[in-house]
Amino acid sequence: MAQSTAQERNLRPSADATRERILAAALDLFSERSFEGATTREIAARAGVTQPLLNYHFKTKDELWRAAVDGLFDELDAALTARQEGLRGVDDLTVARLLIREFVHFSATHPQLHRIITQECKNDSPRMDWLVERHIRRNYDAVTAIFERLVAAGHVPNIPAPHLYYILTGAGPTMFVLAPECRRLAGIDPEAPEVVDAHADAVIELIFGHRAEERT
Amino acid sequence: MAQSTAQERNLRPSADATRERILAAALDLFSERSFEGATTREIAARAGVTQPLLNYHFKTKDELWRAAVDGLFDELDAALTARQEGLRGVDDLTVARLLIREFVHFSATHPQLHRIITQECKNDSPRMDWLVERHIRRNYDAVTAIFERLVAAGHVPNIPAPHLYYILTGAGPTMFVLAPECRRLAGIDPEAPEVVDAHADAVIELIFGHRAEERT
DNA sequence: GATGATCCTAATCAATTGATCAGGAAACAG
DNA sequence: CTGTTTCCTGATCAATTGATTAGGATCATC
Repeated sequence: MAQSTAQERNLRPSADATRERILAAALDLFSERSFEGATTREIAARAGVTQPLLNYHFKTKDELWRAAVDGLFDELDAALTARQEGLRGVDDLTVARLLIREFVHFSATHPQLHRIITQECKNDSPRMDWLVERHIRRNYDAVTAIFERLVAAGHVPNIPAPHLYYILTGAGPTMFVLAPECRRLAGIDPEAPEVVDAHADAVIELIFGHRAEERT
Repeated sequence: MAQSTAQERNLRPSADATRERILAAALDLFSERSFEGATTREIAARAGVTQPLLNYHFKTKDELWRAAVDGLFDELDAALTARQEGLRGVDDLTVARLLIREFVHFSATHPQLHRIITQECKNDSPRMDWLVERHIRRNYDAVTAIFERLVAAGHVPNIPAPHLYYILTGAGPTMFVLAPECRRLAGIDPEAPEVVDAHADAVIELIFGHRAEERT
């Protein structure tokens, strides 16, 4: 006979659902307020639970931070991997343009990603060590390898890959990371799909220029 | 008869010298650790004084933050104003290239600037309100006006000025803001003058491309 | 010489923080 | 029906934080 889960039967609250609500609240507050600026009381309130429950699900505040960041990078990896898989057989230049578009879109829908990165990687600390070795290095290696091939093929100006990496890492996400400032200064909503598309267009235009179009 | 100051006569410590040491320590720690992450005890220790002295010179932690940030923007304004004054009569394109170079260099020698901006402008708060209205808006207006003229003259691709502003604000400083990460990932020192020059070259190359050179 | 001002530290405080503990409610297993 | 497990909250704790207070040392002024 088919058996439904406790959650499906609308019985005792599922730990999984509560954990996910806590992780989502944690990610938002850690990225907006910093690790120290986000208190466990505020995270609990945002998740709709009491403060000691955080310690029930995650041993320490630091462990909660790591779990929240793991989930975020898992999502990024899944998005880029899926995109890249779907582009097998496509030429390097087109792939790169589309991956950058995907990256800008992911940055727009997940501004927490670069908020966390810029927050944790500005000074040496255990959290930066963990973040770089567990998540960032893999992306850095992949992105610089792609840029090296593009430079060699003449698709991108002769700029060292590390510089291209940091130019992209800055140019792509900053408008979305600073969305509150952008709304206030420019009076535009960085979350609007047409704004995100325009930004992806602009970043791609500046990195690749009209080179592919010149070839046509 | 010429009278020397107490400080010149090496007598009682000058309040000004102590204030400057406190401001420098505050700027470094606020930008590296966030407002909440930087404790008044750590700032005092870095400045070589005791914690209550911060309250003697600055009424509150928030007032100390504002004074530290004021000093930083004063320095930026002075640098850009002096540079711009020296370029009167030079054509728009050359001025823009040189101002961007100056901006990248300032970002390299003052990574605190964009650490503070990215930290405070990711969510609405009184500190962001103050920062935007007192300092950032003036720069935003000036930079977007320059970009609008450059686009109209065909020197820069037809990209809306707000997008160009955030692309520049991201591409220029990020390598220096994330200097500890960059050392660890890329094995290069973002503070090295040749690295700073290469980065300025790269940013200028991507924004302006070979357009000016094509005209020659 | 007395008094006031300046620059500073040690001690202290109230409030807040992250974590722990006791225990309740409800579902599950036998 | 009883005991166990799970998920959770209220109360509490030690440590930390930003700010306040008392007072010392030294210089300036009268």
